[in-house]
Amino acid sequence: MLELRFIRENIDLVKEKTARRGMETTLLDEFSRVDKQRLALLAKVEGLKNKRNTASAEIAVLKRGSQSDRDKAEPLIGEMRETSQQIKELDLQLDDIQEKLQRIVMAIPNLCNDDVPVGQDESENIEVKTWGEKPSFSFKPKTHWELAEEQDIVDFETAAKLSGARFALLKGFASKLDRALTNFMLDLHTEKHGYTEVLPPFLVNSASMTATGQLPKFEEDLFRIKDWDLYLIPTAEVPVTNIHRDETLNESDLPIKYTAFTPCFRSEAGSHGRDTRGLIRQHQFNKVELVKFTTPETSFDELENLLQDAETVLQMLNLPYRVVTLCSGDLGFSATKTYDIEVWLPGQNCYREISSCSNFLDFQARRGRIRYRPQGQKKSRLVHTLNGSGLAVGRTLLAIMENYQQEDGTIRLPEVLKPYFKPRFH
RNA sequence: GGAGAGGUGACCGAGUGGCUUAAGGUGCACGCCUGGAAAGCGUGUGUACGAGAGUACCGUGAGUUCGAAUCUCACCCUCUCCGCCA
Repeated sequence: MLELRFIRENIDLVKEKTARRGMETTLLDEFSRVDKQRLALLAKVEGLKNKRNTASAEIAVLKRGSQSDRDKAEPLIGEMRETSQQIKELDLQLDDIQEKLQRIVMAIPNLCNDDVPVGQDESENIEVKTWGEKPSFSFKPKTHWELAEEQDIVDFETAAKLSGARFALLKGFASKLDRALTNFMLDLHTEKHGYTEVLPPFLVNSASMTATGQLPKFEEDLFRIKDWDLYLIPTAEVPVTNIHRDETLNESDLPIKYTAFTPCFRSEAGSHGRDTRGLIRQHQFNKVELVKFTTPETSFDELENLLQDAETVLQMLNLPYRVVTLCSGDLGFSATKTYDIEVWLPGQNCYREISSCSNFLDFQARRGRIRYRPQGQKKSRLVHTLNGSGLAVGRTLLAIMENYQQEDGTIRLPEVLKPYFKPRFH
């Protein structure tokens, strides 16, 4: 959420930046109209409340006085009875307008950073670096779903029986590899990169979903629990960022860095027919997430570090990848800048997203009231929040399958995973 | 699910209708003291909206009242005991 006053005073800038994302700006014209209404009504109600408060104090004094003073209070009380009634009616109108304004402000995306390339969709993302050498094969490399079937390590049909399309049942090698990858990533981030490991709830309430920006605009992307104010998390970003909702942190504690393993649940509404084969796009997948709380001064440096922490996982697994900066049209609603890491998939002969690292500035912090107190100052400020995948475990798994495949269809184990894997057991 | 206790500022904690403008403490900031620090002493310290005057905020929402942290109702959460349960 952007600051109300900021939008008011920089309406043209907000419009221009919203347009850069390829979004409609009629919402911002409506903002100006409703905002003016609200301020006018607010002035009116507050005037009446001031009158009531002043009179209440007078009544209090009179009531403590002589009999004649007490009598004098009566007409004043009568007058206030009417004033109170007016206040009640105007407050109702104000609630209505405020709700309207809230809906508008919650639907305005974050401002994209000035170094974000302008573009319409993912085809205009800018490659900033590549790493590693694409493996060469003496045979035609297979897709991971071909390998999965041959080796009998992922069973999509049974998963469809259990749950439906876009679910997978990992078996033997694949399920053990998933678990090994998770442990490897968590150990790396906690032992080498200084993150604190947390294991959060996988169901969160609407207040949490609102703070990080999934609600109210993107409800159709979420799975909701019937008759409960609970949603399945689409990413650990939601519970982990909300750890400090409604809190004031000490500057000396920043940056705060968490890493969390969770399953992620996404409805994938609007992506019918896309990536229907294999493990790429599932309703449920595992992910190790990185989340940071920083001061405003350091958030962009911390974004670079976060990206580096995620890249390290791929480097240690020796998986080739590239990093792209998302263009304005492909940028998420709450983010000001995002790097995607895309891993090389030889079976499909393309790069696919395996991590997304974003700086949200104070956009989420304002929604969630996450502040910190600067050293030596009495006024608190909003923190900046960042997060990134470190990494999406399911996609790492399929990347290993495709990159480490051998001619006979078996899959070699990356060196760094050996301590995490006991291959003699199925 | 049943019974009970509770939810107040960054934190702890007092407060049962109007001098509450939320006591007191901790923490934090500034000053005094000190060679420097600690301790001690003094002063100051919430958030949001608003140009400002001001208004709102004591778990959430409704209600009673001229006036609610305080009274009423509903709900949420935490703790203790009982029941059930991995």
